[in-house]
Amino acid sequence: MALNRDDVVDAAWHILQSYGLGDLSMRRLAKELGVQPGALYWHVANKQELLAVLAQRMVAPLAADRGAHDDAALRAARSAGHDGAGPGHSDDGRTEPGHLDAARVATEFRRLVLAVRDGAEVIGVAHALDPLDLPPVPLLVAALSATGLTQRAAEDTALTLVRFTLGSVTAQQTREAMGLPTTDSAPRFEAGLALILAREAAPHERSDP
Amino acid sequence: MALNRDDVVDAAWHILQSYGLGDLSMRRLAKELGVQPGALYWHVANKQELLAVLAQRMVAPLAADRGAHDDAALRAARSAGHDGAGPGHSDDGRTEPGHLDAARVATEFRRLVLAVRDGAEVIGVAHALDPLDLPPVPLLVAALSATGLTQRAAEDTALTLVRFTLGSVTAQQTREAMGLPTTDSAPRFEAGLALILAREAAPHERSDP
DNA sequence: TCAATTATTGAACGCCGTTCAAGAAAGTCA
DNA sequence: TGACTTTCTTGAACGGCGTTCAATAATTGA
Repeated sequence: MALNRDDVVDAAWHILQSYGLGDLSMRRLAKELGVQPGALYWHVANKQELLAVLAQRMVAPLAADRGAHDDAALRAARSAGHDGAGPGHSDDGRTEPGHLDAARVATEFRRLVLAVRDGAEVIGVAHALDPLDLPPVPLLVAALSATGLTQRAAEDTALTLVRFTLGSVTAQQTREAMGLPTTDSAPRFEAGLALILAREAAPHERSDP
Repeated sequence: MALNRDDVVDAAWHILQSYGLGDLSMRRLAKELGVQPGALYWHVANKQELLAVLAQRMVAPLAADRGAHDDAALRAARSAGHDGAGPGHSDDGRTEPGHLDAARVATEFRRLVLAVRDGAEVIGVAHALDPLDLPPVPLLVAALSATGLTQRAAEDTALTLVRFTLGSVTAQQTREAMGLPTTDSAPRFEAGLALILAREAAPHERSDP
């Protein structure tokens, strides 16, 4: 009943999630769909384009979308109850409800990328192509600008956050791909966040290492 | 006259430098050496090991080596005259001669990785395998400890620096590999450095042992 | 000189992304 | 219904890849 571009992307997404980038080959994807490899090229220009679509899908929950669906990940990034041990961003009254907190956005970004095998590698390419437009950068810039930073400073901080996060997740996923144990990753990530966002944090010094 | 492990590594290094990771295949390497592909496996266990050696070679100038050769890159990382517009680390008298400045080490690290095509990708794997021991981490930890940070805080800061740097260089080299122009990369890197090292620059905020 | 060690070959295995002529299905309109 | 067009799929090939391994060559040491 005729393959569809979405079928291809969905199957690719499934392979990526379940088996990682190493197993996501056009041939394997074709097999999964019960089709010859060549058929895929009717729906998708090449593998790179396919990966770009997957990257988008991965961070879609953090897109600063004009159409306001109220999806779970964005909600998690907003200033509702903060369940995880946050990087020094306890509610001190300065954060109004609905406000997007940079630390929370970065944490949510990390969570999304970490949830997909080799996610950092996939996102990395997309980020390189368009550093300032790929989610979560616009969201971060907005959040940081709202704290009084200039546009340039907000961009610098947002890019620093994203690149640090990608660097961290890449390291962790590389280890995971080799079957090595992961130690300490969340606290080290939060420590990095705290360093980068020290300026945004409350003037009274927080209680971190 | 019988190939040698160093010949293999040298040739691989040359291909990496000149043509990038995409062109560094065992077959191509064999051709360069006038030998059949299988021959390489006498000198090197597999491609991964070869890349690990290349990674080491890349950052060797920043190894915190016991044997004190006085190589150029390490000298550049020491507190001699600072030609580039440094990220908020002007000499304020607090840095004694011979002292290793974290910002300078990070800048030198970036320079070394950036100088090799796809260097970030190669180093990334090595860093993932052994986050705290790969140069320049020990050097950074030493430099940061010397400013009064606890071991843990020094490690956190060093890892943040390294991961941010790898994230930045990865983004830039990914663009370069696609033939896209690179804009702004040095200033954005220095801005990130400044954010991460803000604490070192402002000693009054430092309240730990 | 002859055996042991060291190094290389040649061929194969099973993958990979991508292209393209030829053909099959599905849709359109008379 | 049939004819015609557009949409999609096949099958086969091209040129690559990392890696293995028996057989063989070159070198070394006694």
